Amino acid sequence: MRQRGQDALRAYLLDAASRLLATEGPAALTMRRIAAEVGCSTTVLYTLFGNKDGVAAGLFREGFERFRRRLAGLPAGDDPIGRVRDLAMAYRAAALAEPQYYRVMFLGAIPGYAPSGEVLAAGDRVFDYLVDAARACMDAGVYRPGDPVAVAEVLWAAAHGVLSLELAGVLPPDEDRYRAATSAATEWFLTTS
Amino acid sequence: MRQRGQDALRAYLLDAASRLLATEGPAALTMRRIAAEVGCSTTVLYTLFGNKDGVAAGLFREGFERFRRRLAGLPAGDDPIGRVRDLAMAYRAAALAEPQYYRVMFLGAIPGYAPSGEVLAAGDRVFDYLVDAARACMDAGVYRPGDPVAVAEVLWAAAHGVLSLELAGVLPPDEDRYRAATSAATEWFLTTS
DNA sequence: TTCCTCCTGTAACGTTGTTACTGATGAAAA
DNA sequence: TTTTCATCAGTAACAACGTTACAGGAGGAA
Repeated sequence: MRQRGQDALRAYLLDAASRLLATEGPAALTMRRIAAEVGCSTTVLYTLFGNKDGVAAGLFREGFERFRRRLAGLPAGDDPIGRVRDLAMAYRAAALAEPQYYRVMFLGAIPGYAPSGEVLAAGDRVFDYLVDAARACMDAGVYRPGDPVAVAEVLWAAAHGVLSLELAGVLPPDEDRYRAATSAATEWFLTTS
Repeated sequence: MRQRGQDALRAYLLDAASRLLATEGPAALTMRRIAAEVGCSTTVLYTLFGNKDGVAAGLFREGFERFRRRLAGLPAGDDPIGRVRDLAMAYRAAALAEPQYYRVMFLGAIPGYAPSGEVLAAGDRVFDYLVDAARACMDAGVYRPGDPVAVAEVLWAAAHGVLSLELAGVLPPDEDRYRAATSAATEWFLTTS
């Protein structure tokens, strides 16, 4: 009973933090600010999340879950290489749809917060979509045999590299550049026909 | 005369900040900490650099200069595509040699600091090495005709994507992965022979 | 109704970036 | 050489941050 109320309150606070993150960016994510957003004291945050890292971990999990849902919504066709391409484009769409979450998860936007191994494991579930797609390409003989995890890492790095520079403001957004970078990685592992 | 002393002091302070950055990471880059490192008050930092962003900008410029020197030290052979590969490997070596600087410049390691356009222009001088190499490949007919800047951006994103994930601790360092990612990008623009 | 446990708000501590004020220092003028 | 004056460094403070000790209150259990 007590637990139910705690869980609801925790979700409510995380939602406020999430809204704050989306509207004002990571800089507004202060304990006092989140507490003020829902009209309570900071003590509540500390009893429910331990410390700021706990709040950050909650946002991490939420971000990964949103990311995962977007990737899971992709229709799974019968073309293995097409699925890799679809995943790559969905990755970009997901990142641009909620850039603040992407910043938190992959650009270290919350100062001083380093996700624990347990939190990072939640990200692996998202990463697995890519690994499975790479493995399917190998099984179909489209990709050279090898470690699908290693392939997925290269694909991921290509996508993240472009998005990272774009979200950091170093490069202006350009879908063609993203397509070139991910295509290069996607086709690198093709069996030389 | 007064100016000379100021410049020397500014370099001295930046050197202390740089040492602090290398040994204890960006979290130790506090105005009080830098001042204590050289045994002066924080006021000196504010008269010389304006505010913390000024110190960060100084470190930015220093980091770019070190980066540039490493890339400039590469022997320029007569093989244009070989030079692109060499630049890619030198980029990794430079990033791993001074990871804290790479974090500051490309991973936003100093909380709240966003480099101004003028500071980013210093980075363009480093980026130009890559653009020139891409243009040389086009001129030699090794690369398809096109915008060498766009090509360089893709190459850069590939390199940065891997290094970014490695330095963030998301992926363990692996030179083969880096080589695969950059090779994929490097060969993507080859003329289809 | 009483009691006990858990939780919340207040207020504080230490640290951060930043700045107003005061005193010293060093170059320029007499 | 002496005086004047502008400029700069140190002290101490401000607001905001993460965090926590303490006291009071609310809620279920007996």
